[in-house]
Amino acid sequence: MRGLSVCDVTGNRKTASTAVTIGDIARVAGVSRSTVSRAFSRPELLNPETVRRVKAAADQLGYVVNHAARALSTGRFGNVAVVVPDIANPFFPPLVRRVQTLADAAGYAVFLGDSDEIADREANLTSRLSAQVEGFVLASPRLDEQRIRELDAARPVVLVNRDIEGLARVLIDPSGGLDEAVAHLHRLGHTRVVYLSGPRESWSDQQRRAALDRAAERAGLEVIVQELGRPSSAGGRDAVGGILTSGATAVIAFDDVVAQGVMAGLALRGIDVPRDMSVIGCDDTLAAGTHPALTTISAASAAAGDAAAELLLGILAIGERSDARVSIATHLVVRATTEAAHPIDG
Amino acid sequence: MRGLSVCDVTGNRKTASTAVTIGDIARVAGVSRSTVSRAFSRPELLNPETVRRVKAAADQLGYVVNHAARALSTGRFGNVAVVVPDIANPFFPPLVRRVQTLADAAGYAVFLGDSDEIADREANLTSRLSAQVEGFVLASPRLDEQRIRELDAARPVVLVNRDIEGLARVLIDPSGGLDEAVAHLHRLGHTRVVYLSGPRESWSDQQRRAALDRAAERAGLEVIVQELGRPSSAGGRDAVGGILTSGATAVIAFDDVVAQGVMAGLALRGIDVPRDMSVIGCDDTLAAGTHPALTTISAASAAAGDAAAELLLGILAIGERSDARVSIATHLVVRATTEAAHPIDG
DNA sequence: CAGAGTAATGCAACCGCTTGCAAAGTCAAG
DNA sequence: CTTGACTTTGCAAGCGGTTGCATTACTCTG
Repeated sequence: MRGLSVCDVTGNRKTASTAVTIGDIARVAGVSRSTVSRAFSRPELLNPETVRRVKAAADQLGYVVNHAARALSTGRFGNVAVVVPDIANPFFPPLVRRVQTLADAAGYAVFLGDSDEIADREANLTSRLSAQVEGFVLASPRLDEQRIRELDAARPVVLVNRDIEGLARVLIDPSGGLDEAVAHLHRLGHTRVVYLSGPRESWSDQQRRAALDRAAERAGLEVIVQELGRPSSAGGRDAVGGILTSGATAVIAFDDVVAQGVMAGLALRGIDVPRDMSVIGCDDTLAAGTHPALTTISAASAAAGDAAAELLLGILAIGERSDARVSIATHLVVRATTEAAHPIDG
Repeated sequence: MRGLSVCDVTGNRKTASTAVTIGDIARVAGVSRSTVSRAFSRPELLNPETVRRVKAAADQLGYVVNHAARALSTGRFGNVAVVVPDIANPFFPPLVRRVQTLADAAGYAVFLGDSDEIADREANLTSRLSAQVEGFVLASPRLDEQRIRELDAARPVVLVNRDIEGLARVLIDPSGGLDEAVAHLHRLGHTRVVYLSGPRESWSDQQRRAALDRAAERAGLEVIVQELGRPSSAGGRDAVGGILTSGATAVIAFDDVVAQGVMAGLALRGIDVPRDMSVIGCDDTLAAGTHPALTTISAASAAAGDAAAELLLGILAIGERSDARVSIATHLVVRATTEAAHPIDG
């Protein structure tokens, strides 16, 4: 009687000190282990009455399948992984949440990996996980293209904010929002803006830089790029010195968190936003919560999560890779941190 | 030669279309599978030279252990799970991040479960996961005590913000912060405050309510509790009507997100914060990012994550349950949403 | 009523890895 | 030389499932 620790047949308080296996169910239902297995995976092969009896025994004992064991023989793990560079960055939680919800509905459990913005940690996570998941959602991956392709060769990968030919990906296209942002600043009389960049490995950052350059050139705006590495509030705060010496009258930050840091740094120096400096963020993750309310470029991360999850689940359902390229448009959301240009030294 | 898809012995480009197994390594290294296994798990039993040869073969082939298979024979999965009611609630990401980081450092991968504030979904997640993890961190669980105890019987559980005798738990104690908040409001002349409560199943909410009642009684403040269910910005916004009819001059919200919603709702009605209404949040998750900057009660969620991870990893390392009860103190952080009382109708 | 077809179930091998036990080899002591 | 102890390695069973194939018992034809 090992393994089953149900108190008695009438009660249903199961302590499950040792997990219930199909063997236990087989014994109780008076059938073979194969039959129990089939009752769950291919019930149409069995006598309906047998299926009923097996299932009854199963939930009497409180059985729940051991996915790890199942995976060993089927290769199907019932798990997916979502890997992000920093779960504490507000862009990612809504995305992760949608992936988790949709995956759960499709019967998958989800691993979360946080690479801390470090490519090698991302590599470790993915290789460690690839033996227990059926697929990956890599959000803003920091890995180089070759390693991502290698990973995809082993398990299907869906990228978010990274554009690699042949792989499934969902891309938030910043150009719409940046065009609007540049036009907005131009209209307000700004002529020189600094762009506070994100991590070098970030596809999003490259896109934003390029889109901004194009838009700025069209509008005759001068863009000064200031490198920032890890996108954080502190990073934004520390970048303020450079911004001020640049002589720019507006700053576009890699994301809202950085923008908020910039505003904090400006406030510390007694510089008024938006009177003395206009600030625009990206991602719209802080909603109207900043002070003053941040003008920003929307980026529906929840929608990106939905798209990524659907892509991955589709691939797993069909059993073959996809090279779909889903693009999500962005827009400028004007709030209170932008105003007519007013050079500090003027 | 199935399974190994290395291009040649000199190059190291591994395509791993099928995973490399210990059998492959055994063949290459000219030893048995047992020896390969031991080279990784108990190298001290082997001739150092053999270990070297095996490891060389292993990384030539790009081997990575299959944790699922290992788990099947050892019962050790190398996975833990962290379950939260809503990863998009800013209280949780820092916590999850710390758990993930510490777990990773200890060699564990982490599953993320999001129960969407629903007890039954939490139950599904935990039972689904219990066959592939060695332990759980349940953050602000919505499950009833019995189900949590049952889960703990199967796999060690560490609770965050839930106090169950005999289980390991880390508790953020709101009383310090609330005492200070009440004293602060009292000093400012407020006599009637509404408390916007969180989910009924939330231990944190019960604690906050009780601590607030105690503090208010001592100070002679009247507290009106307004029920709110799911803690969200929208919920806070919609609660504004009730708050206004209560005649209170200050509101303490279940968390910062709710507080932000309240402020948005008040702004919509043209009610000035803090002149006409003081607002205090909880958790300090929005930092100084709100407008005006929110007076709130700190709750270091990252610290809670550290403590929870250490507790769980300790339990797994030692192999026996703990009933440690870690308490984390809170403080009031005064910013700009509280001011002297000024009744609206006065 | 023999023979074929079908439905329901069991047997046994296998997935990748671990581990108790036994075998083989080495070496020093008796 | 034996013998015993120890080191190093292999054999084979088992973890909890799945699945191809064989088996059994019916049912249906002709």
